[in-house]
Amino acid sequence: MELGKTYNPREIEEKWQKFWVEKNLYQAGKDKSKKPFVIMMPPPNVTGTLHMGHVLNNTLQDIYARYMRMKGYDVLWLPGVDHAGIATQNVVEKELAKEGKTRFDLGREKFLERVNEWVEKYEEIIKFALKRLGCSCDWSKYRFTMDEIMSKAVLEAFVKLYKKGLIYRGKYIVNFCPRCETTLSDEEVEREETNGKLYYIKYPLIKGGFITVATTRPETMLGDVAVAVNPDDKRYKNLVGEYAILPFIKRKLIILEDEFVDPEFGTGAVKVTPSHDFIDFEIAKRHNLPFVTVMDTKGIINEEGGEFKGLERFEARNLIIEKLKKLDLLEKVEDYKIILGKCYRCETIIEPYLSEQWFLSMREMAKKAYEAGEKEEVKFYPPSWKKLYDQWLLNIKDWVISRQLWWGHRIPIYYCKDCDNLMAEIQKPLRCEKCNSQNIVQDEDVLDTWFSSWLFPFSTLGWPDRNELLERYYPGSLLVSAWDILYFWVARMIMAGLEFLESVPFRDVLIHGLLRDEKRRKLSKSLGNSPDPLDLFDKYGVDGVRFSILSIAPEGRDIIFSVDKMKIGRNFCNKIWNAFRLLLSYVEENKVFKRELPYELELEDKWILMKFNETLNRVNSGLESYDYPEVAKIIYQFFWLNYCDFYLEAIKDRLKDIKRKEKALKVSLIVFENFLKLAHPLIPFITEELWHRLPFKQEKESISLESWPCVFDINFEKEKEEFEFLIETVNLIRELKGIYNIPSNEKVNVFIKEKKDKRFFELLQLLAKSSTLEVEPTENFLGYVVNGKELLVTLPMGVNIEKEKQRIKKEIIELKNLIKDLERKLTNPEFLEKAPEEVIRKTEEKKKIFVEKLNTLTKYL
RNA sequence: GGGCGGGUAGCUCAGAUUGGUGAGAGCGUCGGCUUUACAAGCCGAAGGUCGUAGGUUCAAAUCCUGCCCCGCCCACCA
Repeated sequence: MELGKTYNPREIEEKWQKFWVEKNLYQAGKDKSKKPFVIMMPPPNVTGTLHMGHVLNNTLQDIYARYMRMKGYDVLWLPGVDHAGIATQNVVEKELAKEGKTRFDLGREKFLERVNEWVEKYEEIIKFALKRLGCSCDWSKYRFTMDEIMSKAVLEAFVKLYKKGLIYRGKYIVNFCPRCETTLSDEEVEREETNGKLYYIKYPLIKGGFITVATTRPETMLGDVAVAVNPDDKRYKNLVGEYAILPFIKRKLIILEDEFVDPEFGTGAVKVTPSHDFIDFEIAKRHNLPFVTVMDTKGIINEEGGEFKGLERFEARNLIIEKLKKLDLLEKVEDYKIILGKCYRCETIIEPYLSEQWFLSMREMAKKAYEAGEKEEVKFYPPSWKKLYDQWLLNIKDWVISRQLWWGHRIPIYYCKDCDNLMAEIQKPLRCEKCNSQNIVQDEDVLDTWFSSWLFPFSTLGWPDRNELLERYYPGSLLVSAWDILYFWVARMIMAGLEFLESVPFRDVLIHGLLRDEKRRKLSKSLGNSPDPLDLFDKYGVDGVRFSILSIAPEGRDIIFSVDKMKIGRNFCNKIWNAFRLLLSYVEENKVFKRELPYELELEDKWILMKFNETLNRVNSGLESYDYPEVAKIIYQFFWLNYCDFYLEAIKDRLKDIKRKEKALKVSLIVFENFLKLAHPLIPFITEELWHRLPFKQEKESISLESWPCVFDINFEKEKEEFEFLIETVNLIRELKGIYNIPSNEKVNVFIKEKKDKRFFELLQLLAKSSTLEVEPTENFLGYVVNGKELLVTLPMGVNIEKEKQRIKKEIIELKNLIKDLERKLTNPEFLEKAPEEVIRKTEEKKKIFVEKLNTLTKYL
């Protein structure tokens, strides 16, 4: 393949993506002598395609998978997809709605067939996208949360917890989504402040007069069973024990006292609706009040609602208000900010609803998970996220695990129709253990999706079977997750690990932010601000997108995303591509180099090797501390600023010289190869491609199987300094040329008052374009100080040297001020007494440098 | 109501753990380059009272306190 001027990733990506997958390159367990390293993939939902958040998440995982593999670990990165109960059921129901059908038209079995069709399609779409992203997963171990292996674990977990007494059934008030017609856990409800109204309603008293209650949801009044006031509220003392009459329904409502009521709010009197409000539910239990449910699962008023029966909840609200007005029972209406709970899957306003559900008792498990955090058995990066984790665990409530859905793991509870016996079994019992009846039915509900995902770290490995996989790869090592599922998933996985296998499922939790658009809104399909990653891959290359998103992601915080920023990575890949083209153009065909550094190295060689060592060390520590934006930055700067801008420019003369070419090529290629390895975890495709094209003998079939680079065993500290002086000198000349519009090929002569070897001047000439050494100039020159060394520069004819003198004068004034400041400091007895010796020494040195500089500038002015 | 994160150049962010280098980078802007790898490039310039008011200190972007903005999480004021 010809190397085009511009990097065209498409073909290259396809080639390697296929190669990696087909060769099963990343299958875990190939070499059991290696230490295992396990990365826990947050399984994407089967609901739709991959989005940019997944790209960031999986890129980070891939970086660690590839890095640890190169460091000699046996990496297991098991890919999975989540069945996403509510979400998937919703999308399939939406599809059905287009055909004018509901799931009830199809029936449970047919509906599930339909869902399975969807799943099969989207599973493939997701797998495809992950492969395209370059994820080095072990595809032979792919799992889906509804497949047999994982379902078995779900049932096992349920039965175990049930038999331990942690799972219980009860009639409680829960969050209910009337659109999805299912329960939601507290975590699945998103709260949002909205402009609402506070209605003041007068309830007539039996003994005459009224008591006014305030409510934001008047329709729930149909289910009122009492009115509550604070025991300390003197206003209502005389009414306690009396009765009010509920308008429309004519129910007698007792007026009672409850600590909970805040006398400051509203009228200080609260209507009590036990079936439709969390607090009222508690009050009712305390006072033994009856429960009156006035809505069905769709949010429609039922027969308890009398004349309002059949109305949708908000229609009922409006009608009730209207009628109250007519009856003169509506005292007033105020604007009021209310916090509404919404379904996290469909944004419908949730309804607190009294129903029979299955709960998992969390207290004990949460305590253990909290302790594991305290003992640092699991660590969060950045560590500030631990606070949130703690906060949730310490205030945990029991988990509603039943869902009134069809798509999911059906609850393994069986009822005997004949004797009401209840059995929790993995397989349907043939007979009732009590009455021997065969008339047995399974619970209709399914389990919360998260009840399967929380087992992911071990259910994917075949738990509850004690097998080799589980023995070897549990507990895992690293979890990379966005912060929004810290509660849903991360904390629960830790609890599950401790509960079922007595150890935390992973040591490190790397938390990253959510992607937002420039208006700080979350990227979402419905807002239309969420670009399709596959489109971006086409436009900017997979590596380009991977690299860009890493560079713009601040550690642990949300990321302001814009398509335009994808250029960062694309341009970087292009730069790498072209640097390679340059090198390769000097390599003769079929020439193979040995990976040995030449004995004699030039100044620039020594510098770039030193720079590489420095870069490697920084990349290592960046990766170890999960500072991924820093890693991207270091790699970018090394390659662009050091390797391309200076090193490659510096060896150009040698490359063109037949006699000196070989050594220059060798060093540059060796550094290039090491750079490719360093960058490979971040940008796997281009590095793989170029690595194969390097004129070295490659033992391995992929760069990803190579070992991670180690530092060159060299120490050229002096040469490094020398080269840095050279860079500064070059910068000075470039600056002068820039300011005075001196064409770059015009000569600017530099005289350095210090012996330099020949190569130094060659490089100066090369890098500053045609500036050359002369003997000490006698006229038309100015003095400068670079890195403490004195140089004389003559400017070409035609340059307004007076202007330059003005510029230098300005600098002199600045310098004088600085020196004055330093002097003040150095004559301050307190400073001399209290500041550390090192600081004083440095200050003195600095002053000395400034003074020397000042002298030089003045001397030649 | 409780808690967390943030406010540094036009924009996006480093620097803050451990106070001491003339406050940095990328993008954007402006000016100059057909320089034989790359215009997705090269060279240069301009641009900052480090949110604000105090305090501690010889010395504060950095530590402490108050305040002001912005974002988020949790919470039973109907």
